[in-house]
Amino acid sequence: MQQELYIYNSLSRKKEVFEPINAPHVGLYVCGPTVYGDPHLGHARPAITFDILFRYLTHLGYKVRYVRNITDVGHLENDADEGEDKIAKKARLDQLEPMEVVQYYTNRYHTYMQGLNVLPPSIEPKASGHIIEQQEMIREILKNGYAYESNGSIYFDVVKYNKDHKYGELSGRNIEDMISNTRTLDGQDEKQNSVDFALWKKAAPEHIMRWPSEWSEGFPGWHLECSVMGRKYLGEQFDIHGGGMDLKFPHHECEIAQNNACDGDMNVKYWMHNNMITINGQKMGKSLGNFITLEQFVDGSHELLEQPYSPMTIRFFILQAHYRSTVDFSNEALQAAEKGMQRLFTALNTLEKLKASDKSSFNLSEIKEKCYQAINDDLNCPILISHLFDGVKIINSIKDGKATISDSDLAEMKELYKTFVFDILGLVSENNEAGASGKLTESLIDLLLNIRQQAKQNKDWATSDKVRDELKALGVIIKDTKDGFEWELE
RNA sequence: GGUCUCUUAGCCGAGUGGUUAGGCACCGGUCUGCAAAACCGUUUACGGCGGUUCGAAUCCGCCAGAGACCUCCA
Repeated sequence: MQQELYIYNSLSRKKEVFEPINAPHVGLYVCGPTVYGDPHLGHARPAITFDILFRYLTHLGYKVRYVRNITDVGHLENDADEGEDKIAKKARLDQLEPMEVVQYYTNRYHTYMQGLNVLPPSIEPKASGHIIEQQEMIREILKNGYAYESNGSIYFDVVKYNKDHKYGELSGRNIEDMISNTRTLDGQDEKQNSVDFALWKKAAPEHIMRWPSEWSEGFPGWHLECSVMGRKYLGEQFDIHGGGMDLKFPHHECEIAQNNACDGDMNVKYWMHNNMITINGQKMGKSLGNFITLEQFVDGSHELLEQPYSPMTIRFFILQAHYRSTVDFSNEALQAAEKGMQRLFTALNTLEKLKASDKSSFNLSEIKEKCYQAINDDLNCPILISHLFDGVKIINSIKDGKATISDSDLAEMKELYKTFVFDILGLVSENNEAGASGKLTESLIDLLLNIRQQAKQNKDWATSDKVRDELKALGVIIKDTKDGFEWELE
């Protein structure tokens, strides 16, 4: 099926038809985590958003090279008294090697992304592994006259750049406003203009992470790594660059400027930005006390959480909001998502057991068409999910004998749900994992429930209720049905 | 202060110039020895005030409120 995918391009502020530069190949770059802290809820949003994009493009038959970087150097910390590399600062506090910190949190990130069923990217480059390339790009920018040296550091000359190119196009800013509005920050006196930003920063004596260069012992500036790694792995022109909305300015704006200031013709065709998450209507922030790590979410240990929430609940919940809207986390909303997802999975089990009739009493191709329309409309997963729920209603009606499905439609419907629920939305049923506690356990539970069934037939309610209550206490949920029982583990 | 976005029923969250989003909760029902689960049905909307229009929750203006970025952050 030929699909026309529309995506919202932050650059044009419009939905545009997605047309790859070199079909069937698609280059996708997404800003990954800074690995100086435990993965939190905020990391889940972009990871899941672009996971959907990656999965859908792959489903459409594109050969996608998905690059998602690991930022392990180069992010200056300006709220502190001195401009110190974040990683280095944390390392000193913990008395660890910087690379030890980086490795630890990278591993943690991977673990939790796997839990969320986020596919690994094709390439996951690290900033620290591309110092040479970053220095090379600085030389190019210097050679082209868009940067200057000051006290061993190299700054990007935004004012000069703005005369030849437009600076601020992505984030809708103009340079005059910015010059009059910028506050006094660290290193300002080294800069010619307040809007200039660092390409290379000379390391202070206490700064542990440092690399030699012809300018000074130091480290690369904030924005350089993405310019460099995007170019290295996806070429001078590539299709999609994604990231959180908070990165639009200055990070992505600076990235564009760096790219344009280089030799060659650098260009990203589509810029995509996911919106942020809030918790009980508030921005998530360390200072606000509502900063929830993924570990806390899964074990329910944060004081704002009434219960643990499984990674799939988080994923499903995030997918029930459109990626360009903010999404608000609250216990009530999460519990609603948890139940809704359960209903979807129950229906998928039902679908597997349905019996076909001569013909269908509903139009399957219409549902299929609607599902594709939804995902094609800038990855509108909430609408997609609503159509899947419409199908749930039909599946249940068929089970109840109030609707019918033909043999071929049944096969197609199974395929449709497999494609959308598992392949594209990337949801996985968690009950199957729980049920994998062993064949023996399964047999034993079945045995007990068969005994209960007999007790019920003998109207021995005392025995049947005892079995039910005690199994329930052990975490086995019993569902009595018309012709017997079903059960699942909590 | 600057730039921008948002405001939808009890909660979350889509969308559209005139026709049911969806999920959860509530309520009613089916099923059941009772219950749970499951399923079916159903109620409550579009921040306020103006304007454009045959018609606006959807377009425009003003007001109020919330948020984002401008400063490390996804």
